[in-house]
Amino acid sequence: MKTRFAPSPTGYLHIGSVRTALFSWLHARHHGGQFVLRIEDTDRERSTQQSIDAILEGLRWLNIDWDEGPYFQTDRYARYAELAERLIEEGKAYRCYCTREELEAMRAEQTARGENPRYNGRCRARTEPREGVEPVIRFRTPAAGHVVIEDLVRGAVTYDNAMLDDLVIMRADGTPTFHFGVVVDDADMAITHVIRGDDHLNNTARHVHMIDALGFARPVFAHLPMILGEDGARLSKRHGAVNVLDYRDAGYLPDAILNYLVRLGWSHGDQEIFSRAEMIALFDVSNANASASRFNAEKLRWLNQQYIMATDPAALVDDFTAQLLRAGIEPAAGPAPLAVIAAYRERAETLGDLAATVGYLYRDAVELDPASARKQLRPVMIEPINTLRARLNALNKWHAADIQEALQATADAHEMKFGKLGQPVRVAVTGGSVSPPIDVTVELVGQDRTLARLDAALQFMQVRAEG
RNA sequence: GUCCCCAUCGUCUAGUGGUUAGGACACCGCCCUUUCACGGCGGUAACAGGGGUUCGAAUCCCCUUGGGGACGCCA
Repeated sequence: MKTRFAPSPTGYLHIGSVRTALFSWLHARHHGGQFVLRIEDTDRERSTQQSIDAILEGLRWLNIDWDEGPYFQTDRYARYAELAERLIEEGKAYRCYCTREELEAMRAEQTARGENPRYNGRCRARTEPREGVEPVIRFRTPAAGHVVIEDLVRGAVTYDNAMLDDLVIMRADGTPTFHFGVVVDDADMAITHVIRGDDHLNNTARHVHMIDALGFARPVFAHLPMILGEDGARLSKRHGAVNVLDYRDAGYLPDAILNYLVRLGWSHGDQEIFSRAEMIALFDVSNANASASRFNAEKLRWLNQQYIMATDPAALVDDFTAQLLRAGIEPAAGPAPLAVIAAYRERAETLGDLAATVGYLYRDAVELDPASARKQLRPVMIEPINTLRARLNALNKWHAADIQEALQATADAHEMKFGKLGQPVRVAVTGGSVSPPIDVTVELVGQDRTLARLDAALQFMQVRAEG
């Protein structure tokens, strides 16, 4: 048992590709097989080192590990050329001297006549080279009959050979096309299960013919449905982030991403949360759904929150600290990130969101939300806040329990309900009306800043009282 | 256009001939509560349409419709 992930390095690592990689990887891991990473870089125009790096970085971040590779198709040109020559010798392939312009004109005419655009086989019987044209090599597809693909997800899919034309397997510059590279590599690398997106389902008919012609064993195929955007169109940039590293940068956890993706086209009863070990234990690609699913960012965010809550805060410190830095916050200028995570984790969907909301813990200045300030910082609070300020100022230990005591004593002294005091204090020290329990919040803000902010609030109320 | 694939709440899905069609996200209500969240309880919400097969169809078959994919010297 051996599966593979074979991305072409022509951009970032797409979230949809990650789902394909995940299913392929899980299938191998579940069956105790091998997982191969192969970079399909035969398109020299579009392949970039930067993209290769992004793919490796993404897979490593997600902890999707491979047993072999990465292999590069550009390292294997000699092998493709050798097999292409063999096919020519056996009459299973031929050199085609049609120019790009001619092919373009041919397709235009076919389309104009209402026919399907397809290669017309003009060079099939050609024996002589053509002056000034570097030939490509085309595979001679059987003209009659049909081919049946046994797919683990789709079942048996039948294609009429007459619908297939002779595809190019080697370009004029001697490099292989994708179709030939995949077939040769999957065979040479002993891939037993080809798990890929169903945009390749149609191609598989031609691949199977080549596999047969080369005398290779057919692998088991499993074509996975596409992931669509929220509007049902193919998932792309306009639907939001599709680069998996963008999710890392936004503060998503890799296991949450994997958990979300595994549930797109696969399920195990009513279970929503799957650890890696559970995924591996339960996953089999033959249980994958055949229908496409839409990417729902809301549910991903919910899952990510579940993971943040379930993860030991200590394990999130590094990532969260990086998020603080990214948000322009100096981690040393406030409470320990560990304490912040512990206090805020059940109210953060991503670590990025969390970092963006805790600026008041790390900066001296706090910006009062006008609506909250208008509602909570009214002149009647001047006396209670004054009392509280004095009590907090007197504390020589700065722990939530002591702060709580000071708050309660203040509320009692002014015969107020606790909440009537807590909310104005929250606005004074955070600037807004939302935060963890007030005693914890005040502890995290720190004594100096709390006192300064209470002073600022007092001044704010004083001005209101006078004006 | 041709070929291929797909079709259960808005979304992800369970369901494989007999269920009050279940769960999750989102949404609404209530509870918990020092705010927000978390959590708990409850609610709205689906078998695309039409024909068959069958005692009985979400489940099997056909057609229609809708969606997606492929039709390159891209992958």
